[in-house]
Amino acid sequence: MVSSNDVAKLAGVSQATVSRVLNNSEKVNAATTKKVNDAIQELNYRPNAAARSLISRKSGIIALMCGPLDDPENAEFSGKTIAYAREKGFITELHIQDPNEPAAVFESIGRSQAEGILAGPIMLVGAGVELLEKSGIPYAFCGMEYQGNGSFISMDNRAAGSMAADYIYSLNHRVVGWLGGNSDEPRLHDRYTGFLERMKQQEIEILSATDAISDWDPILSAMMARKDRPTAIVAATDAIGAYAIDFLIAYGYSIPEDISIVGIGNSKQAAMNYLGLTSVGLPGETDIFKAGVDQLIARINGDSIVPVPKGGLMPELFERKSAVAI
Amino acid sequence: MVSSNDVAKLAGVSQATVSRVLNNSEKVNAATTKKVNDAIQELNYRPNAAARSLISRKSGIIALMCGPLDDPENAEFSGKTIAYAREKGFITELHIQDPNEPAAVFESIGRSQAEGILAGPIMLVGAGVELLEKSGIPYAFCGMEYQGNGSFISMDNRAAGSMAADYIYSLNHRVVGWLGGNSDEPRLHDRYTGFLERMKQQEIEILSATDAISDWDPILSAMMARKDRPTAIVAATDAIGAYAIDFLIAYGYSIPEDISIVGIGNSKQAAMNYLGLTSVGLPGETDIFKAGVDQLIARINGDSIVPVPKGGLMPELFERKSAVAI
DNA sequence: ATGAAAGCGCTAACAA
DNA sequence: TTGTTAGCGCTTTCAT
Repeated sequence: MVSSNDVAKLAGVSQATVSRVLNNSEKVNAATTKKVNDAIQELNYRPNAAARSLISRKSGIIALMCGPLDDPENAEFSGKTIAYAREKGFITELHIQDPNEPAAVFESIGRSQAEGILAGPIMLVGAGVELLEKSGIPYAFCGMEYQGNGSFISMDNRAAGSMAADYIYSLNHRVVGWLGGNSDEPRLHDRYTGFLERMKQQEIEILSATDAISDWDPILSAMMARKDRPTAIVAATDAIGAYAIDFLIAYGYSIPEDISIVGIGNSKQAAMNYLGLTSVGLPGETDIFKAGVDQLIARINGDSIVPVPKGGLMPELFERKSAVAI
Repeated sequence: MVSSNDVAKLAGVSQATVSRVLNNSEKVNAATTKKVNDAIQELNYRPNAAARSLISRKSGIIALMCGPLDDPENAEFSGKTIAYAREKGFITELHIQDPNEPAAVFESIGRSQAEGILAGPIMLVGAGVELLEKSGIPYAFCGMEYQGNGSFISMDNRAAGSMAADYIYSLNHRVVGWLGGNSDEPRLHDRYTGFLERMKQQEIEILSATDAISDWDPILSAMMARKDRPTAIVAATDAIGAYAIDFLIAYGYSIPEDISIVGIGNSKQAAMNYLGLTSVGLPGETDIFKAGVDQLIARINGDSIVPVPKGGLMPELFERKSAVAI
C-alpha cells in the first residue's frame, strides 16, 4: 500500500506537507503543491480512511436500520434516506433486520464504525434499544414513535389505524379482518391499537392476525375459510395489503367486488393503477426521512436538538379502487 | 472516549492484556480475563474500529453499487446481497446511483473504506470503471456482463432480449414498442441488443425508446398516439413494464386485451397476481448475488479466482397474463 | 512555507 | 501468563 510517506519521498517534501496538500489547508507554495499532486498522481495514492478517522473520530458513515427491502415502503424509505444522507456528506451502511432473527441487527450495529445510527421501520425487540443506548453512538428513530432517549419523527400511526377503521365502518363493513401489527414494531403496533380502539367502539367483529410472520397464507386461508368471512381487510402496511390482494386473486376472489382491502402507509406501490390500493398515510411528498437524518446529524454534532412535531404527522385517506361500500 | 488504556488502568493490567482479552486470543489467566471484562463492562468500553482497521487493513465493509431502490428488482438484489454479505462477515455500504447524475457514485466510492466493491445493476458511465480500477480496491461485477478486470456473474441478458422478441413474434404482434435499454447500463443494453437483433430478422416495426430517463410518460404517450400504435410493448426491466401497465391503465387501456406487455428480469413483483407480468428471466430462486459476493470476497482475500459461468446463465420465459396472441 | 515530532487506539512481536 | 515496545497512516502542534 502506498502511503503519504511514499508520496513525500517522491515529491521531495515532508510527509506533513503532503497532508497539508491533501487537506488543502493552510498556505502551501503553489510549486510544492504541484510536486505533491504529481507524485500522488504517479503513485495513484489514496489516503487511508482508517488512519484519518482514527484521528478525526469521524468515519463519514451512518448506519441505517431497516426492515426487509422487499417491502416497497422500506425500499423507498431506505433509498431516500441514503440519498439525503449522501447530500449531507455521509455514506450509509444498510443494516437490514431479518424478521426471523430480529435481535441480530442490534448486535452487529454495535461493532459499526458509524458516527450515528438511524433506526427506521424495524422491530424493537429484546434488549435491542438497550444495546443501541449502550453503544454510545448517537441515534435517532425515524418513522415510529419510540419514547426513549433517541428522538423520533413519524406519522401518527395510531390515527392512521383509526382512520382506516372509520373508513371501513362508513362503508358498512361489519366483519373485518386485520393483518399485521406485531407488537415488537411500534409503528405497526400503534396502527393496530388505533384500529382496534375504534372498531371496538362500534362493536364490529374483528378477525385479527398480529403475529410477526412473513407468511400470510395460512392466516388469510383461515380468515376466508369461515362461514362469516370478512367483507373487508385492513392491513398494517401496504405491502401486506398488496400481498393479501395477490393471495385473494389466486383464490378466485375479485377485488373489491368480493372483498375490500385497505392498506396503511400510502406507499408508491399502493398508488399504482394496476394495484389501486386504498391506503391511509402521508402524502407521497412528505419527507419524514429528512427530519430523521437532520435529527441524527444534529445529535452527531452535539447541536442543540432540533424540535420534532409532537405526536406525529397527521395522515390522510387516499381512496383508490380496492375498497367499496356494501 | 474510553480506550483500552482506561480499561487497563481500571483492571490493573497492561493495555496489551486488554487487547488479548478482546481478541480472546492466546492464553490469558481466567482471573485476569474476568478483571478485564468487568472493567470493560463498567466503563462500557467499545473497541475503536478505526484503530483496528488501521492495523489489520480490514474494515469489514464492502461497498455495493446499485440502481434506485424504487425498482423492485434493485431492491430485491440489494436486500439479498446485504444479507448474504453479512453472513460472510461483511457490513455493506449501499451506494445508490442517481440516474440523473450517474457518475457521482463512482467518485464517492473512491473515498470508501470498503475492502471490496460490488458493482450491481448500474450504468457504467464516463470514467466510472476507470475510477474503480484506479481505486485499487478489489471489485467485481454482478448482474451484468462487463468484460474488464472485474469478474462478472450474470444472466445472459442478450438471450433474454431475444427470447422476449421471439415470444412476442410468436404471438403475432407486428408493431412492437421497446422501453429502456440505455447504452450506459450494459445489462439493459444487452437486452436491447438481443431484442433488436431478432426483431430485425423478422422485419418487425419497432418503436424504441432507449434513453436514460426516469419519466416514461412522454415516451408512452408518443407511442400510443400513433395511428399504427404498437400491439405489444417489451420493457427492458419488469419495473419499466409495470410502469407501462400503470400508465396504460390510466389512459383507459386494458391489459392484455388492448395491448400486450412483456418485461425482463422475472422479479418478484412481476409474479404478483394483481400484476401478472409475463417476463423473461431467471427463476426466482437463482442466487446471482451469491456468486457475486463470493467472487468479491475471493478477490479481497487474493484467492485464486473462482470461475464464473461463461456467457451468463440462460433465462426462461415466465408466461403470466399481461401478454396474449392477436 | 515547510519540517520534525507527537500521538490517535489498537495489534503483534519480543521480553520477562 | 503478562508487560514493554514498536508501529499502522495520518493530522496537528510546535519549531524553524
